[in-house]
Amino acid sequence: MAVVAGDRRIVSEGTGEPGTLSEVAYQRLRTDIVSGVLGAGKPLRLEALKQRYGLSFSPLREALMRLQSERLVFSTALRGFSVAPLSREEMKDATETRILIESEALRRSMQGGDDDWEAGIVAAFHALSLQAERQSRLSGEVDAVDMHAMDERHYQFHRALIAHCGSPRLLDLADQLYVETQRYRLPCLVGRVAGTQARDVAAEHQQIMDATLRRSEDAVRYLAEHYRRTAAIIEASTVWPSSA
Amino acid sequence: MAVVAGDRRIVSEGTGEPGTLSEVAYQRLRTDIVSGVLGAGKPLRLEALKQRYGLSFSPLREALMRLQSERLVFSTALRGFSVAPLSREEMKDATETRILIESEALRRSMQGGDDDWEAGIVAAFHALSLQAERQSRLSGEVDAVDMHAMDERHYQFHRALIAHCGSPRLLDLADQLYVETQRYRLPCLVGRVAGTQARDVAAEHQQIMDATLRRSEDAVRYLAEHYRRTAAIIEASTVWPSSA
DNA sequence: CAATAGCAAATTTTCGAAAGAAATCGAATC
DNA sequence: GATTCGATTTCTTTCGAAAATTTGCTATTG
Repeated sequence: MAVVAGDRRIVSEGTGEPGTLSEVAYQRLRTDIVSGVLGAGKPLRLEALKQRYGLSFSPLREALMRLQSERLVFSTALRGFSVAPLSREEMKDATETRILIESEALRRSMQGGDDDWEAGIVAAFHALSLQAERQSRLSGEVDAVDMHAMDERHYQFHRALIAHCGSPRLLDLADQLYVETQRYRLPCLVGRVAGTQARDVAAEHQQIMDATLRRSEDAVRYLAEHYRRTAAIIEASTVWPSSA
Repeated sequence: MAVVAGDRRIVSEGTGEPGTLSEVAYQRLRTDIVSGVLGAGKPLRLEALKQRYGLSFSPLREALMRLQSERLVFSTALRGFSVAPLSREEMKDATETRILIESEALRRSMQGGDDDWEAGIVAAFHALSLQAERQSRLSGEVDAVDMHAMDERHYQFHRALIAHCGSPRLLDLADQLYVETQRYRLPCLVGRVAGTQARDVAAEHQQIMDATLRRSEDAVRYLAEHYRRTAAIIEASTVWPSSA
C-alpha cells in the first residue's frame, strides 16, 4: 500500500490503458480542444491546466508537445502554449488533405480488400445506421452523449473503408486529419435539431459503401464529394473569427 | 549575473534560435537518430541521454514525445523509449507516402506557380549542381560534412519544387517524410566513393525541373521515378535487420 | 529440474520548487 | 504628452529528488 502525498498511484485501479499521466493529459486536453471546451486561440496557462486536470507540469507539457505536432496546439519558444486557432483556410486545407490521403487509402483497400475487410465495412455501416435512426426518432435535441456516440460510429465507418490499405502511415494520417476536422464539425453540430439536415447523410454513406464493395473508382469520387459537402456546410454555418 | 548551480543559463549566448533546451534536445536527438549514431531499435535510457547531452529529464522527455509522433522514436507506456526500427516495409511505406504527398504538392505548385517560385527552383538547382560537381571532382572519399551539405541542397531543391502548393500541411508532411527517408538514405551513402553512382542523379533533377517549368504532368512522373529509383538502390545496398 | 514467489536493482515517471524570460506597470526624463 | 528605463509581477522552463513500476535475480517449492 502506497503512502503517498496527495493521491499519486498511477495505474492502480481500472483496466483502462492510460498507464501514464502524460497519456491522460493528452487524452483530456485533446478532447477538450476538439469539443471546443477550450476555445480556439485561447492561451493555455500551465498553472490553470494544472488546476483543471489535477496534474503537474511535466505530464502536461509532454501532452502539449505532442498536441503541437498534431496541429491542435500552437506554441512559441518562451511564450507558452495556446489552442490552435480555427480558420476557413485551415479547414479547407485539412479537408483537401484528408481527401488526398483517404482516396489513396481507399483505392489500395479496394485493390487488396478481402472478405473480412468487406464484413467490417458492412458491420460499421449497420452500426452507424442504427445510431442515426435512433437519433432521428429523438425529435428533441440530441445531447452531447448521443453526439459523441454518433461521431464514434461515423469514425469507425470511414476507418473500415480504408482499413485494408496496408499503410500504417496513411492510417495514422487519416486518424489525425479526422481529429483535426472534428474540431470544425462538432461545434457546428451542437444545438442542431435531429433530422433537420437538408442532406441525406445516410444515403451518401450507402452510396460510398456500395461503390466500394463493387470496387468501383466511383467510391473515391463519392467519398470526396461527401467530405467537400460537409466542409461547405460547416463553412456556411460557422461564425468565423474576425479576419479570414 | 546568475548565481546558478551547474550551468543553467538558457538563451545566454549566440543568436541561434533554440531558445529552449527542449528544442535543443529535439534537434540533437533527431540528428543522431537520422545519422545513425543512435542505432535503430536501440533503447534510449534516460540516464544515458541525460549524460550524453548534458540535459535533464524534462526537456529530454518532451523531445522524445515529439520524436515519437514523428515516427523516429518508439515507446511503450512504462517501459521507456527506443529508436524506431528500420525495415524494408517502413521504407517502402515512407517512400510511397512521400510520392503521394509531393505529387499533389507539385501539381498544385505548377498550377499557381509564379515567377518567384520558378526562380527559387532554378536557384536551388544551380546550388545543388555546384555542390554535386565539386563533390565529383573530389575523387577521394567524401566526408560527413560534404555529405551533409549535399543533403541540405538536395532538400532545398525538392522543397523549392513544391514550395508554391499553398498547403501548410502538405509542406509539413513532405518535410517529415524527408527526414524519415533520410534515415535510410544517409547510412547507405556513407563510405561511397564519389562518382561511383551508376545513375545520373543530376540528369534526373534536370529532367524534373524542366518538366516542372514546362508545367507538364511528366514532372510528377519523373519525380516519382526519382524517388522509387532511390528506394530500390537503398533496398539493394542495405543490410536489413534479421527478419523482414 | 521446472516453476514461481519474493526481494533487490534499475528505470521510468511524476512532483514541487527554483531559476530564467517575458509582460506589466509606473516613474522619471525628454 | 509621449517615451524609455527599470523594477515588479507573471509565466514558462528546468532541475533534482521522490514515487511508482518494471526487470532481473535468488531461493524455495512442487
